[in-house]
Amino acid sequence: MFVSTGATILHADLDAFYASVEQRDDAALRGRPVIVGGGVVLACSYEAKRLGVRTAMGGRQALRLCPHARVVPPRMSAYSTASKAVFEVFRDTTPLVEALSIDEAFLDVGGLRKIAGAPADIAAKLRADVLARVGLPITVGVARTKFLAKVASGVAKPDGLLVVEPDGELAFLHPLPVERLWGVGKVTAAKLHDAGLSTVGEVAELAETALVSMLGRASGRHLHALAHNRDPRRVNTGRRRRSMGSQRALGRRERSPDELDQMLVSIVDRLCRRLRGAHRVCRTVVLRLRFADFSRATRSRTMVQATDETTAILITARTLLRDALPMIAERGITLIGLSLSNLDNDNAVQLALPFDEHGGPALDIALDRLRDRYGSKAVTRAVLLGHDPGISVPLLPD
DNA sequence: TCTGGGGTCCTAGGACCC
DNA sequence: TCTGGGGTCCTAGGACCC
Repeated sequence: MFVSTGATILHADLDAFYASVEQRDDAALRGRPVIVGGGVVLACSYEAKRLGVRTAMGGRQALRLCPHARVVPPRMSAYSTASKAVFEVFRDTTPLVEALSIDEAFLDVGGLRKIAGAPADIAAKLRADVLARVGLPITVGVARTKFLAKVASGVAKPDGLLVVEPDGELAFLHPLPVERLWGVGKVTAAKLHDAGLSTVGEVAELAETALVSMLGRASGRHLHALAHNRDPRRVNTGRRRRSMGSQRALGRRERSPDELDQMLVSIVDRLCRRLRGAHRVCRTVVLRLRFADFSRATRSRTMVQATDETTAILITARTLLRDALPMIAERGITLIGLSLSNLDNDNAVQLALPFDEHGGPALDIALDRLRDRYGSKAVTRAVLLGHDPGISVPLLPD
């Protein structure tokens, strides 16, 4: 079997995605600082970034830094259409595409050398194709691992291409500031700085146990592995969303329980439509709240049965809101949101795993029972719940 | 400076079960 | 009657990402 060992993973990341779509669709915005969003910056063009504007920054502050910026309201459906077109280019490049968000993905091009050329050539063509077919600039990082490909695209932005060859990985990685590492945000970076660590190379000199005691088990191990450039994760094409949510910022005005209930009804309605549209059901309903002092709280409830019905989910959501009313009265609500999790397919059937004659789990017996009951064609996928939740067993059609 | 909307994953305690 | 060890699920909070 052929095992590819070179730099064969692409991380493709659209540049300033929302702002680029706006500039593509309106010639008057090209070459100018563009801010998408109003009260808060959702995205900004590189012309605005150069002046210090950042995503999630308050709108007023952004305009102070960049008074000549053009501010445009977001057009979500345009971004969604553009995203779909870009992902089509991805899938025309290789079937091994893992979506990370609306504007970035991993592509494994390891098996394509004979028919499509070296990864660097494939990456260059991908950038040209996205520009020609969708009219958007995209940056591509190429490396042996997902993590390094992602770091490479971050370094190469905007409108760039960077290949990290296998023999140059640590030389590339170790001089970088820790903030470049995927998963290191404000809090983790501050902890590392307090310990006198500012580059990836310095983190790599620490023992794993030291990082674990500094950052916790998972983060410590994760960071230790990344600093040593260990990342065995494959490009995973079968990822499915695990939750679905919707929220609304409210400003600082006081809200009556009736007003909040009306908002909840509309959020539940919107969310349940999306849920059914995706052919999913949920079992857990999470109410998200934010208060005047910007603190947050969540209240959740898991239902006995998974459902996609608006009435059932609304009853649960209302119970959560009712129980939270005293807290809301006390702290002043500024955001209300709902998240549906514990998602499953709307045609999923659960059955307890039977045992074989040795007392071991018998997946084959379970499948026979499912096929007996629903017909062999109807059973297309088995998911083991419990010990290893989410492990998916693809079934051969018979 | 006064902060949107959509997600993922991890931790930790308690209930519960064998 | 009192006890241990191992495991899952639920809830709440928090860091992080785009």
